[in-house]
Amino acid sequence: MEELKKEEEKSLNFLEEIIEADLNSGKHKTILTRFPPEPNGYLHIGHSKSICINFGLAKKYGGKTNLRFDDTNPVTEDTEYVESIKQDIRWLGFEWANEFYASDYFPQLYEFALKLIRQGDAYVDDSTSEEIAALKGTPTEPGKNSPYRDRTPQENEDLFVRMKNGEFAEGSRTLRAKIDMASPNMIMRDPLLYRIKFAHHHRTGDKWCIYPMYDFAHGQSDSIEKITHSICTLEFIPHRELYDWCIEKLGIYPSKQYEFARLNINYTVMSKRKLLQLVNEKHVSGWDDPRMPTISGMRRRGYTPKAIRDFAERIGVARRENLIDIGLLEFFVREDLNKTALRRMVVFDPLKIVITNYPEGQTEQLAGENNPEEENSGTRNIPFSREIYVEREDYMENPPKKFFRLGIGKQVRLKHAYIITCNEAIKDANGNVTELHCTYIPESRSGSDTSGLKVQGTLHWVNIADAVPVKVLEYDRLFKVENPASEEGDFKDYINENSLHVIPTAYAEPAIKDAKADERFQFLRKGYFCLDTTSSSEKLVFNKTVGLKDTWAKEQKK
RNA sequence: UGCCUCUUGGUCUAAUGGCAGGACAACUCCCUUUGAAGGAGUUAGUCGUAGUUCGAAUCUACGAGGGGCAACCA
Repeated sequence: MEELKKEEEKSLNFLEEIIEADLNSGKHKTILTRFPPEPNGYLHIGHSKSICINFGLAKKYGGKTNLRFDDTNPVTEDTEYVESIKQDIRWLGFEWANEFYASDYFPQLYEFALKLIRQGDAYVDDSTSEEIAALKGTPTEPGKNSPYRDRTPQENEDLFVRMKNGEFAEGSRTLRAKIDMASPNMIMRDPLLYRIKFAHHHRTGDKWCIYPMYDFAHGQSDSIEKITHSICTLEFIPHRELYDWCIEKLGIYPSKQYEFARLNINYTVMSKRKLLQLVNEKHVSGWDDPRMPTISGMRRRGYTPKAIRDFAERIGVARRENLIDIGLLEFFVREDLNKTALRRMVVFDPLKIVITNYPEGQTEQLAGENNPEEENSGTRNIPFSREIYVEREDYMENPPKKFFRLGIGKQVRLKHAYIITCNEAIKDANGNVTELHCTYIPESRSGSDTSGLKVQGTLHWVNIADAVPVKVLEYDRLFKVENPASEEGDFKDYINENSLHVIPTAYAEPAIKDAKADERFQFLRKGYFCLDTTSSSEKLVFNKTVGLKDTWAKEQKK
């Protein structure tokens, strides 16, 4: 046992191995990571993997993590996104050491550019974007030098200063690194460092009309902050050569970049561009639509930070492409909610039961535990009387063998109440069952059952007289295929148009009236629910977070 | 017909030249006043070929397959 535990502790992911090696060799005394979102959209579950890795690693090894907004493209970025990103990170349970912005470094980055120019490592190119693309070559053919490549450092500096001063039109000139147009790595074929944009920046306003590209901002920002381990996703592997090139030419602190495989989850999409499309084209109600894989969407739906953190921990960190089953995330949501959610009974599709031997006009208060998993969670009162609702699907006229619910002559327990016997089904002119007549066993009351009866089924129910009508929103996967991004054609062709199911009126036990926005509920035999942001005291609205595991539904499919 | 990168049960992920293990899923059984939760168990894997080695998931070579790279995006 002891050995087994040791064995588990020894198992490190590749980033932990690198960090432990760096710490053991004395390369670093402590580590500093960073989470570098671009404020051009809301964070999604993929980002939460990155957040858990960056903050988690720092926490594990006694280091720190900076939050740095990668705000080098004023056209797409906005302060609204900055605020949502900060809220989401805190909600996940992490706190950053410093809040920085790449735009804080614009003056320094500008000096870095001048240094490269003076060293002969960068030049101003007057080519149009089409001309640059044409000379770039292809993955299998080398590119060709730009006709402006051999300008003198003096000429380049003069031109670059004038670019900064706004003397040239947007798009008319760029600053490029002078590396190698024949490099097998396309990124190294004289990459663009700066472009002219007369756009308003969310922080620097109109101060700058040149903006650094990602490759000339990110690594240097890491270096300025003395980030020890700069962790990013696989698509930046080819950029690492340029990352190192810039640091070397500039002679600045050598931050190191390491790459891991981004998170993919089936039946959804995981790119801000695609999520933005879903929002803009009204396929969803917004970034925080409960069907969205955004952190704000999952929060609204009722997912918990712990569930997401446990999920991130369990999926691990590696360099293999992956497509994780959404069921795994749901497992962690259930696991957390099972321990914390308050139990309530709610009937979605009511069928009236008259308990014919229960005195008319009598009501008794039964006690129901708030959470059987939590000793000190207390109880709530549940009224019981002659007329109640049960779930329509819990009655069958011709039940199959293993149907442990209601049918003529069958007995079931009403949760927290009595065992009843179903005697008669009342039908309307069309043959639809309108109500059931049952009798109860007085000595079978929950907690003081002396009937000696054993029943196989237990049903949830509500007392009709004080049932509270509530609205319930149920969600299904947003897409009909496992990996919409990899399908032929537009990913939007695969949207599941039945992903939202509205139950305008469900009937809840009276205790539901005390529901608070931050509380999580388990509606017995239904699933986990929480109040939606659109809920009001006049009309309670619940989101279904995730259903309970349903062995019966599985049995029926066979 | 370039360069980079990856390949372990259905899905993720361990193994660091020495017994292929865990989680989810699936299945069976037990338990049950939630067909939930819980408990016990079962099924199932190293992309291929050759080599190195006493011994290869791990090292080497070749091959196959997946992903990425030609935005004044990050």
